[in-house]
Amino acid sequence: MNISKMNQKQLSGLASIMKTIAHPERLRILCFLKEGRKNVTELERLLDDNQSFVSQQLRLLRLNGLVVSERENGFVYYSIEAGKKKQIEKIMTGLCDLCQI
Amino acid sequence: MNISKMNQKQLSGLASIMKTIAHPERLRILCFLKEGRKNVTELERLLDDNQSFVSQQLRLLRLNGLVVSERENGFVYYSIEAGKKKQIEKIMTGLCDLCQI
DNA sequence: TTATAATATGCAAATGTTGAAATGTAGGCG
DNA sequence: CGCCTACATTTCAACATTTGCATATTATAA
Repeated sequence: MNISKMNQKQLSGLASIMKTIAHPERLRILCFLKEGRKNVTELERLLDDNQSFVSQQLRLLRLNGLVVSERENGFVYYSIEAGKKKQIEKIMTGLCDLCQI
Repeated sequence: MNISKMNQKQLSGLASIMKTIAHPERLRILCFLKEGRKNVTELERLLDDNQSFVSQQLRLLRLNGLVVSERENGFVYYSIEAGKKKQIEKIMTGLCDLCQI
């Protein structure tokens, strides 16, 4: 699919996904989730952010279809949506490459 | 460079670049510029947006270091910043891949 | 049932983004 | 110089995002 052939709605969808990724803490979250699933408490510790904040960012990531969650013995584990892992990693490494210039 | 090792400032920089890309019309502009440099009037026509609007978006892209401009016989031509072309294309194709799921 | 740990949500103030309209500027030409 | 074309900037009101704090929910255990 070529961006120049997309309609307004498709473009907005793309931009919306991109916006979701374009946030310092959400970038970090995705980066940690790349390594494997994590529950909220683990992320809270890894990121050194408060619980509510982490939960809210996870919610946005989930609403935009970037991550999924599953409950398991008391914890809710988040992971990058399986079918989107490669693409998200591609975007993130592209982004990193952009930076070290 | 790994995102999880970045400091706050570097992360904000990354997010800022990303946010600049995360906009429907700016995505389209980048998409057209991928094919080669274009002047404002050409973009105005390609995008079917008004001059002021196109100029504003180009300004943001320029301020964030994604494109450069050069004046040539009356026109100002914009192109994707040479050293960042590959990375930006990588991000954009990653984004496109994400979409058609 | 109550208590507790883990997670989610509602709210609100601060801050940022968007885009249209008006206006400003820069350079070429006569 | 004045005029024109091409482009840039400012302004501002509507709208969206951000994030802390308080509170709610959801299991599970005692």
